[in-house]
Amino acid sequence: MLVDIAAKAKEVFAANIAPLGLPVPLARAIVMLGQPAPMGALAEQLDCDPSYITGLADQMEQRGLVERVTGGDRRVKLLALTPAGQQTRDQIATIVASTALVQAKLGDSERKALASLLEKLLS
Amino acid sequence: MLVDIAAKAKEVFAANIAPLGLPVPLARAIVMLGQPAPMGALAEQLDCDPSYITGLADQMEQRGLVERVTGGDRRVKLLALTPAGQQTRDQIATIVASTALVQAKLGDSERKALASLLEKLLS
DNA sequence: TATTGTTATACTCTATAACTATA
DNA sequence: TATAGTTATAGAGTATAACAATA
Repeated sequence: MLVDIAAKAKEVFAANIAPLGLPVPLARAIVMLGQPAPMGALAEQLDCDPSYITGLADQMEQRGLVERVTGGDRRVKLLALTPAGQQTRDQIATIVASTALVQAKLGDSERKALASLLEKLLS
Repeated sequence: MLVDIAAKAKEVFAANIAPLGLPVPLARAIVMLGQPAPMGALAEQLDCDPSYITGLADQMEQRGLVERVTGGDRRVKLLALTPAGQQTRDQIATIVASTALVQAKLGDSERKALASLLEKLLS
């Protein structure tokens, strides 16, 4: 059931952000980039290989949503949202808040109960 | 969180059935085949395209786990577990019962609460 | 003509290994 | 020598479109 629901949640998410013309993995990355972050850190957050981030970053950059900025350690590249990227991130947040499966099907107290169960599962 | 957990659950599942040498999609299909079922019905249960079932069925057949049997309507092919397939299905059930993430992390009443919330999400 | 399954093909997501630049 | 990111490539999982056999 968990797997089914996650698949459905993903599907709902994909359908709702479709108007933005953004593949799901890119949207997930953008959501993570509330603050500029090294590519390696993003790989950890998304639990994927660093090499995969390179591709995501390329696509986001092409779309003008992020920039690679170099800081003190010149090996490290921070991914920072551009204004367009920020705007996209806000749009995603708005869409999710209003259409997510969990919001649609569950009441407030149920959501809290679910959240605490899920936290326990992740611990 | 739901997506993260489903990913982790899948990972745990894959790791635990690894000794059977069975790819996850095949294991999922076998679990569904408690009773012989038309390929189209299986596609619906797994929420995937019928053409994909052909491939799964081929692999399961090669491994000697299912047979394609023809019934009244000769367009329809039922997938039926062989004795080896039945045995594999039992093994999967045993493994899941003893090692699944949900079993490991949650108590009995918590599982029930989670189940009812998930059902609501699927409705 | 509509339905079931098959074939051939292609796409998305993601990892592995070898590499470059910097530390 | 170790670390951050990149490149090229490969693999799993899955869909689409055109097709054959049967109804």
